[in-house]
Amino acid sequence: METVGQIVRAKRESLGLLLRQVASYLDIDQAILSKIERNERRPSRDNITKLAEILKLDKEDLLVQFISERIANEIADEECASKVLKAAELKIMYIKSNVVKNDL
Amino acid sequence: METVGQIVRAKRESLGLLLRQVASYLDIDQAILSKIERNERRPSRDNITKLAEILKLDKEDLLVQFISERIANEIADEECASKVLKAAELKIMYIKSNVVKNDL
DNA sequence: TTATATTTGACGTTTTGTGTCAAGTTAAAA
DNA sequence: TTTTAACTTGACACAAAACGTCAAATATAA
Repeated sequence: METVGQIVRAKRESLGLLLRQVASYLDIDQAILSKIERNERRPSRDNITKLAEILKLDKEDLLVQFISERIANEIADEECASKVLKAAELKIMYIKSNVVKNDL
Repeated sequence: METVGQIVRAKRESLGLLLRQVASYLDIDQAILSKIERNERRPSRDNITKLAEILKLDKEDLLVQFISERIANEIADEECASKVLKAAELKIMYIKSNVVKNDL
């Protein structure tokens, strides 16, 4: 299973771009990008957006990868991880239905 | 849909316990407990454990409520929240299967 | 060897999480 | 209505985590 870091590195290399070039586009130090690609640092939301742009990746896909990776790491070591996901799904449905109501 | 705070407050009152008493058991100031019950503050992991003990609530249930509440709040405003949950589930299965392998 | 690309670690700043304390509010009993 | 007990609120403190810079170390390749 590919991490965001692995996806980014693979695509960057396949496009023949250097860390320096991509990092400059993201407006961060190349050290950070190096760490992001090796999963030592988490990208920011803005990093994700810009990475999708410059690497011609689908922005939503990359975002989903990114957020789900974060959540998975947060709860993977919980006994009750799968119960948590189911409960979270219900809560989200509940929250969204309220937003709609309140928007009327 | 009941929040952890609401669950705690309801159970504490039904047991006739004061903020002061429960807070002392948790080893925190009653101001924090007051805020936890009104969702102004998140309980720590230790708070959850002790709350389950003193309020005679099921510890795992309360923990699931707590973690799923956090996750739901994190991603409820994302367009792609449901994609994120599905992806997270896959990643968690993958992580857990690796843990097993590495434990052999 | 020289040059270029990447990695690493020491460091500093900002944000977040967890808590205290004391003053303010509310509501019921005296 | 005054007093008292329970709860709420906001200012503050502190430690841990997140986020970034920079320069030196290490690869990699001409």
